[in-house]
Amino acid sequence: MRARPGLSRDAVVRAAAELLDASAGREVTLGEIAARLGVRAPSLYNHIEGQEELHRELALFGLRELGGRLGHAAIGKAGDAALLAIGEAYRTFARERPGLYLATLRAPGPGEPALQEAGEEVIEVLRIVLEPYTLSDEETIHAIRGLRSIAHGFVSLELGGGFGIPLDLDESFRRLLETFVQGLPGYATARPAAIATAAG
Amino acid sequence: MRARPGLSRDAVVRAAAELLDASAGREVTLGEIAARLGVRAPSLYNHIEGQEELHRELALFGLRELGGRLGHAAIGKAGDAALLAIGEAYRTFARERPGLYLATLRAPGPGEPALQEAGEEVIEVLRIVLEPYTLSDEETIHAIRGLRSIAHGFVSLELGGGFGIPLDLDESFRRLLETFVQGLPGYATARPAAIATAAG
DNA sequence: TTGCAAAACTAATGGGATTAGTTTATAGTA
DNA sequence: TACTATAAACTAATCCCATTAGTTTTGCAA
Repeated sequence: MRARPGLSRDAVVRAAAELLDASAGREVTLGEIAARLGVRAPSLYNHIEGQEELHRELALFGLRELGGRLGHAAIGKAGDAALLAIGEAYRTFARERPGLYLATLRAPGPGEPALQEAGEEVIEVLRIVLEPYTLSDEETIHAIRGLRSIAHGFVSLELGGGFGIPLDLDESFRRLLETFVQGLPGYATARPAAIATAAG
Repeated sequence: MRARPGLSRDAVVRAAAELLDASAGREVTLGEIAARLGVRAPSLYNHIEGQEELHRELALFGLRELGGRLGHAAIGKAGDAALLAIGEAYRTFARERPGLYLATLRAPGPGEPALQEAGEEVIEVLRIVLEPYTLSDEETIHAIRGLRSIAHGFVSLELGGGFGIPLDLDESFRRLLETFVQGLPGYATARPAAIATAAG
């Protein structure tokens, strides 16, 4: 009973993401997305319900891509090396797909389980890589928050043009990450040191 | 020769900032700003040239407020204590004035010297507070970038609802800041250690 | 072939930013 | 006190964009 394959939700989302990447943070209109797909704006509504759903789908698409890249970056690595690799992969993703990256920042609502799950997937990669540091559950959460803050903060300022001075950004980021991972054992100091030592 | 005092550019900017703060990251229309000021939307054009200028003025207003707060937080403090106080003041500002804070992130263009200056003012506070760490000029820039990334990244994720788990955010932020300031001496390792030691 | 349902189209609606042109109110002056 | 110049406000109109309504087209399946 199906007819006219034509477009698909996925094609619309991908086109929107590409336009966003190319538009340097500016908004992208439905008309522009439609034009790129060789179609009129109202036709998009056959595949998406509206801007809100489009943004949700973009976030989902971006988070899955990000999660995949972070997981891939940590393959065959452990400890500090894995964390540094993940940090670099995070920044590379944001630089390669700036519009899609910004779309991933949309926090998932209660009625968006797929989005929540995709976000969890990203967090899970971090959790695994943090395991060797033998942090408690709460300490791990603090550490994940720190890692996310560093990575997001740096790339957000970088993409926004917030770093005006012409000094090597790669090194700034690397130093920041290294400072964090070197301080990571400090995240465990909440426990009595004796126990931590005894377990090691 | 002046007539009808009425509104002022400043009043428009302040009204816009208050509405932004209350609107949880949503956009605010000129109609809403006008309504709060008891006026019709086109009347705003007697005081601002349009949205673009409004956003520039918001950024300027916010950056000056932020710079003032950071400077104030560091009065009578030095070293780690000053950095921690500045970090807390940064986050407090973002939480108290979320809409205005987001407006400050607009990077200044070449034709916006006032905005550049206000941004420099913020950076200058950080530069002064980093002085005791005896970093080179370049190392200081890396350190400032790190500090800004941490502060912005954390509050950005916090404001965006990106931290879903109900675990004390204050502690997460404090730990992150402490980890950074503890690692700050490491920013000087580019120089031969002997010289750094001899100077101390 | 032919029918039907999906998908595309045109036309229309509504909201927001902005502009044009008009009216009103006040500060300074006669 | 009355006048006038001018800033500031208003209404009406325009343009762009998202979205909806209603119509036409197209391709698979019977």
